[in-house]
Amino acid sequence: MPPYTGLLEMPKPLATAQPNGLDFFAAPIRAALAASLDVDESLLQLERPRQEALGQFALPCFRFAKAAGKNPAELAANWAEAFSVEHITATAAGPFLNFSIDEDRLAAVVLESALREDFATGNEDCTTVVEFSSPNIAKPMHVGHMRTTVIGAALARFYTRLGHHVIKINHIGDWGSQFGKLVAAWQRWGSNEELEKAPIAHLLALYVRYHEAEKQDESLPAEAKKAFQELESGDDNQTRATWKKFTELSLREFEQVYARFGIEFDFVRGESWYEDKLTDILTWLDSSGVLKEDAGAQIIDLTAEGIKTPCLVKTAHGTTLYATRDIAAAKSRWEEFKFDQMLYVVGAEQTLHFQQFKAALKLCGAEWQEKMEHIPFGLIRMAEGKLSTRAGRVISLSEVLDRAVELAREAVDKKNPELATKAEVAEMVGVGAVVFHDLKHQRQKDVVFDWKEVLSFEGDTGPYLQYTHARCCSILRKAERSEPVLEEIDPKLLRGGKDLFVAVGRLPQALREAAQKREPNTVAQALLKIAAAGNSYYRENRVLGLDDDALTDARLAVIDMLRRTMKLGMDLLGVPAPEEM
RNA sequence: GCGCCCGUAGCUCAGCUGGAUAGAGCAUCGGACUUCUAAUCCGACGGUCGAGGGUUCGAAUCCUUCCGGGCGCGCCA
Repeated sequence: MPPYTGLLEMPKPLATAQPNGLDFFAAPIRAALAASLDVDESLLQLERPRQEALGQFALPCFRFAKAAGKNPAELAANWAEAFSVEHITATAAGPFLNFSIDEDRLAAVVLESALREDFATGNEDCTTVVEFSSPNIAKPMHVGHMRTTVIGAALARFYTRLGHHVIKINHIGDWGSQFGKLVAAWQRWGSNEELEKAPIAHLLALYVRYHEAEKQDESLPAEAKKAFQELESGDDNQTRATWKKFTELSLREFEQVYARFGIEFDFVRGESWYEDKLTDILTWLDSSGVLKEDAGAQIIDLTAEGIKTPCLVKTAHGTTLYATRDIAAAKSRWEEFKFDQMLYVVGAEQTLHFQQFKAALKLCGAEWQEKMEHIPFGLIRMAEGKLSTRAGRVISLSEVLDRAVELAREAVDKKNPELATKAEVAEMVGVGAVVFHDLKHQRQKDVVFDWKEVLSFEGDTGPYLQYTHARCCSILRKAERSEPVLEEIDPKLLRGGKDLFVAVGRLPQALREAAQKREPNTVAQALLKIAAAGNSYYRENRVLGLDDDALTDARLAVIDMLRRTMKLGMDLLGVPAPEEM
């Protein structure tokens, strides 16, 4: 495993985060406008101009013009005339009022704030529970699990950075009638030897075999049902011991994947963890008067909440269901953590399920259900159709990572044959490519899994970000100069980097937006812009080998800012940041 | 049938709590390595934002209908 410790090094937010980056300028602009125009500051939503050349902030004047019965262009012109804030120029462009920050001032402020520990932090003091990843035991994690894992982990880091107390929960699928099937299959065809060798592969084979045999052999479903009932009985029987062994072996395999992603959970709790709470939950539901019997099963009617499909909490043969366990888990977590929000990073195909069990909780008078939010994401599909474990149409997650690392290794061999740490770097580049590919898209959209796309290392990709970071590290390594004193840098020497300063300066805003929308791609896109501006910058502005020490120091500071910002952004996303590649 | 999501350049996608000539990457074509990593940079080509209607000073963005694709709809999870 590579020495990937980036996430652990991430600076903790300070208690009093100050506005930094471009936020530093937004407040005075709004204050000045509000004061001179006598309008409420909340009405002054500063936008981003169409083109960067127009300025860093924009205010469309239409609605003010309408309210005042004036021509918007005239209004903008008047306001531009009256606007006076040091270092900021207001220009009317038709009906728009654009604000441009003096290049030197912008550079100095962004440089200073991006080098501070509290850059892009927050002090939102609240408790956020994030449930994500949640694979099923006895099945390999496939590319479908990648999205919940990678998106959930990124969101958790965002909230941590913004000051939340974050609780990461891996809700392992280790309970349900499917394990009755698995145990039944194990009793018939299981091999201890195979299990030791490759636990999940063997269990998967048993599962697939079960589903094939089930078509011919009618006694099989009964065996499976009996096995699950034995599991739920709570007795320490052979079935339970078998199931426990499956769980442990599976978790051990999952841990390897999480280690590669650099992910740790606060709680790895299977559905079975809530098992002893299920009886109480059913009693609670019953006492709330929401339970109804229907064809032998216990259901909660949700038509009052506008949901036609009822929520099933107990089957006709007495076993609990997914919804029962999710209700139990939610209630248990509420009592344990008193969260301000609980996010479920689960595929969009389960939208109805979440609506159902939230509605069920609401009917029971559990007000706190409003704090629960399903964060859906689009499906990953193969060109041939939906991924299916049963049909064998899956690509395991480790296979994807291995393939990516293999290709990364070829690239490293070719591009940097002298590198001493090729294997480690290849691991980071491969994993980074896969992770970033997932995070750069809007999470709601379905994605068709395309090897060529995922394994691309050029253009808007993870390795592009990594390359930018590595280049900075390389320049700083070769500089052989003591760290410049920030206060001594003449802002004039920072000229030529405005695009970069603007891009970096927008990161705090991007992080806040990403957290609010629960959308990692906002940070991913912002980081791509920073990398692009950075690559142009050091292409145009040579740092080393200059005659001018002051200029070298100034540019070194810029490179250091770029390096740190890239590292911060990549840490937030979970993209490893090698120092050489 | 009902419900949810998606439809932007040849391909993959940004942009979506309405705002100014719709942006990237890939692919194609052209240019840049005697100097800090060419996994890069600079440029060209490329779009009736699925279609119609509506709201609005202004719509890729909001509403609505239709078309196309995906997902879901009680004893699986």
